[in-house]
Amino acid sequence: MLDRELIRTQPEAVKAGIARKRLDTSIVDEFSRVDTEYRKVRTENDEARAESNRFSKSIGQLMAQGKREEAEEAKAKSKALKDAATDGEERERELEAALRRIELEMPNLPHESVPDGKTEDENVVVRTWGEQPVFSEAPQAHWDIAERLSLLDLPRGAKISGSGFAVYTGAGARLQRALFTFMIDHQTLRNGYREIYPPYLVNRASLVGTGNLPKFEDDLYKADEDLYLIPTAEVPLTNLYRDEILDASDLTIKLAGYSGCFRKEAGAAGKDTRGLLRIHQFDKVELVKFSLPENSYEELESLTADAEGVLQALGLHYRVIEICTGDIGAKGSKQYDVEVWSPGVGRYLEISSCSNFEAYQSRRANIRFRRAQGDKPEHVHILNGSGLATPRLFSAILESFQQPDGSVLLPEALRPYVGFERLGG
RNA sequence: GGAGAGGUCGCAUAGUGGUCUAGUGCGCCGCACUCGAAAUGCGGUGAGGCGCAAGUCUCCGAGGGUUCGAAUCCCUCCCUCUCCGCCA
Repeated sequence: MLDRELIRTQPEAVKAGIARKRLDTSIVDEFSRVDTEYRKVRTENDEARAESNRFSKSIGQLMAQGKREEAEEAKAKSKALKDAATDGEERERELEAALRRIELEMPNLPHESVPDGKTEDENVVVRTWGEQPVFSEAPQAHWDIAERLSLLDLPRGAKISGSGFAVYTGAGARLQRALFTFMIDHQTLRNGYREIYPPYLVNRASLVGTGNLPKFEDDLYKADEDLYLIPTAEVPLTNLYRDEILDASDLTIKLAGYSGCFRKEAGAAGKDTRGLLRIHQFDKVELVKFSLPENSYEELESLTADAEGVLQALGLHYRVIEICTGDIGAKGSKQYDVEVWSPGVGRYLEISSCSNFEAYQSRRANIRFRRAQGDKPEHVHILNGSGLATPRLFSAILESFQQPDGSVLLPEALRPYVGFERLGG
């Protein structure tokens, strides 16, 4: 959600921002139309209510003074006003709901520093770390390595759940479990995040708060009337402080949570279907920050660095790209993706997406802070990023550290967690 | 799942149809007293909307209803606590 005052006073600037994202700007005009009407009706109704309240209050006093006749008169007047106001109130509720719908649909604006561009082709590589490992023979893809070493059982995953569900087996399961324990330790012990273990099912209000609803209903698994499986721990972590006013001295709040993640991937059917490239259930350590507005861009840089730190600790080559305005999506103000090199697949794969949402989510979720006693509450800036997602980390490790003898030599940092140094061989 | 109790302004409580524009205590802020502090006294102290402002409207878990008027009465739902049943 954007600041209503901003849309009212600078509609052209809002349109310009939406246009940079290559999204439909007509929603701004729609907002103005409904907002103007809403304020008019609201003011009329407020005045009618005020008048009716005045009569109502006088009734009590007149009764106390024993002026029964005058009281009856006031009663009749008040009722007439009330009846007249009923239509207006219905109209008010309709307009309020319409305004809310528009606000929830209106995209966030890109930060001025975000490079302009139409599609992902215009994203900008801002840095790379490490180098592509060199192999004497063509490196195998992780699905081949995993099958050869019995680390994954994809056919049985398809049998028990359907395509896109992975079963990790034996040493593969052990590695998988080691990965998220290692990452949680890294983010909490080294980078100072507070560990959170969240529920996997959340209510609708939480998904509206982060911006997954109403727009992305199709990608969510729904478990019950008002209960959805989380597509990422971002949802429960961000909503931890929904409808709360935080103390400025507690900011920046840094949370790290491990969770399973569930996504229908409705729009991506048939894409990246092999191995662990795109699956319906995966595991991830998510980082969420609640920041003072003036610090949020600094916090985005360090958040991205915290995500990168995991790859550095494991010695995996990666690059960081800055997402251009046309590819950034509706929610973000600025976004970096961290892409790990997957030598077997032969591509850089997104393993973390770090975003600053500014106040877009905090307005939806009503998360505010107070600078000092007596000050008006302001909306916090909220940021998040994966730190990191395990399937692509799992696959990058297999592919990057495969040995000529067919085994996989695990990075030093991981060995205490896994309990052995080599897969296979 | 069943039975009972309960959800009020940061916390604790009062309020069972009409000065409730929600009282009181604690906490917090300001002022006074003081060399300073404590104690004490006085005043203030929620959020949101509309409005240039004066002001006004909404919010007592959520939503609906009765009434001229609801924290208060009725209905539905949510949550918390106690007991029972079931259960990892």
